[in-house]
Amino acid sequence: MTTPPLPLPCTGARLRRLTRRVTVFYEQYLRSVGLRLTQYSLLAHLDTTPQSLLALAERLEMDRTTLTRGLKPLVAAGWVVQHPGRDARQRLLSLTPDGVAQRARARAVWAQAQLDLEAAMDRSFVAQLNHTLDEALQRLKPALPEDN
Amino acid sequence: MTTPPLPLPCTGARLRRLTRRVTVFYEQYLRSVGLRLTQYSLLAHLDTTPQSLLALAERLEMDRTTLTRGLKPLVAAGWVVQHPGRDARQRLLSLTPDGVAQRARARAVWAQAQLDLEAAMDRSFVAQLNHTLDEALQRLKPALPEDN
DNA sequence: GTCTATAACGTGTATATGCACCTATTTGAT
DNA sequence: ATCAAATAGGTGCATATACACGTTATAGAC
Repeated sequence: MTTPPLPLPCTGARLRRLTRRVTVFYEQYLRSVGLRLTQYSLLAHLDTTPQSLLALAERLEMDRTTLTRGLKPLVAAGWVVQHPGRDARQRLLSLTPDGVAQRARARAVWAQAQLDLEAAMDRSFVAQLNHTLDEALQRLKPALPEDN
Repeated sequence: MTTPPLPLPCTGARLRRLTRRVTVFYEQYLRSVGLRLTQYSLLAHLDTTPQSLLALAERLEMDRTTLTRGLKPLVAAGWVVQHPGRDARQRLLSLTPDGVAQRARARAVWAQAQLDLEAAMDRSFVAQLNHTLDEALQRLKPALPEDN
């Protein structure tokens, strides 16, 4: 009774579909530390060294405003703090000691998820997938709107 | 003391990152017909022949509840209608005449976006990317929770 | 030193996503 | 025919995502 998924000519739909499923896969693991995949990604890119919102957004290639909201649960959990910088417009972000501990816990769980993903999909295939995704992003960049 | 936050070899983060950017690319075009990429995908998978929510969810490999909400704007716009089926539990979905017309308009715009994407990233590379994404999904499926 | 253009953020709005939980209907065993 | 199990679907909740618009503060021109 299950209709096989249609072969999509749309690269965007393909990406969204795979991303949905892969996210579900990782989050099966990350649930044990109370994190979503994006939240883990934020923690992994934060440190005790303060860093501005915009700088973080650029490193993650995420929209600034997505970050503003995505950080809220992490701040509420006491893992991240925001302080004003010399430039009073900036909100410098850094990990608290609890945040460092949570990042360490999360890293271990993430590592197991990544290992299991590579076991399920074949290690060399995942390496090739990673490379293809990076290459795609590089090729796409010139066609994207300037992120001002 | 603190580990420098280097980009991690996380396949999930890579996928989410590329998906974000590719979605932005497509939606630059789809804005002209008032559609998001996911909404276009829904329209493209609907027809005048009625189809149950669950059947559509399986074809798109989307969560059932995501679809419930994603269809609302399309229904509100008068492009999609829901009728009860012989099985009174089902909500059969089909396109209205306006929906068929909108789908046609959207297809033309999408096709231009896809062409431009292939021009920007190289046609053969996009073909390889599409294949890799499909292959990844196939390999991942056995490791995913049963979608009951 | 003032004034304005720019830069760094936040908020409002609309959709996207999936899990937990709930309701209504149908099926299947007795 | 009856009732429990299974099925189709919805709702509450918590993020994820990005664009338009507004606010505050710094920087550059004069």
